[in-house]
Amino acid sequence: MRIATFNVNGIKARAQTVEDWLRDDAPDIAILQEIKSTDDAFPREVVEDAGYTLHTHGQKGFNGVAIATRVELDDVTRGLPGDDADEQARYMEATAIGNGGAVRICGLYLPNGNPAPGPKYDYKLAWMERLQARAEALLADEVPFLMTGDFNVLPADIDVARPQVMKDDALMLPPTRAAWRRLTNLGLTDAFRVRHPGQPGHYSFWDYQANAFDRNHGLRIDHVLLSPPMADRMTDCTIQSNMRARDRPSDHVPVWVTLDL
DNA sequence: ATGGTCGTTTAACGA
Repeated sequence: MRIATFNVNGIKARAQTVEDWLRDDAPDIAILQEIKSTDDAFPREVVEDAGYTLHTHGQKGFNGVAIATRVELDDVTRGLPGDDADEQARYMEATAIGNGGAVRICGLYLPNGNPAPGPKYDYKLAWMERLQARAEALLADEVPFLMTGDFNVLPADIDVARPQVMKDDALMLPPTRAAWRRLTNLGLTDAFRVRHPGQPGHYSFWDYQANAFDRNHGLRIDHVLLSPPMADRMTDCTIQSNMRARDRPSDHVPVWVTLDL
């Protein structure tokens, strides 16, 4: 089973890119973030014409997540538990059944949190606490799962081209990294980093400004976290960085994980 | 130190 996460930065602007990507690279399941669209306004044909079923959790103008799948999914849910007043569309779950068993797939667009400190940063840290609570609940229920998407977290200095420039940024401030460690310390595996230990220069995002991609001034902020039984079944994890060199690219590129399922 | 670029939606705001 091949699963890809992709922050598309606006599905209307990325419609052709996403359709071509699904046709050419054919993930079993694609986890999309920042669709920046309501459910009604999502150009469904770009996904459905490529042979995928679409599940959306949209919002007007900002945020918004979706799952496109060519395998059957059960029990699709929307929203991250823990705050009924939270109206931002950032989280979905669905269960996929493979030959080797089921996996609960958690797709997420974690708040950016800038500027920090401030209310947006407080919201980010509270959101991370809720995500940890969700991971704890899945572990307690012994549900094999993965959490994937745009985490807006730089786990370590190796994940950023210029750590000094970013030192006061919400993506890498100490409380952000502490929350990431509390989450991963539950026993979750950072799929890309465990497959590519100690290798700098691998990023999933490059700013549109200042020729960041050409200079490889990037950030590794799109992640796949695996619960223990899924970590045992992971056979590959790659970043599709050549997507950033296409015409009219998203500022993020897909991250792929292959599971023996 | 500032502005540099995109997308959504139309004057900012978010990233």
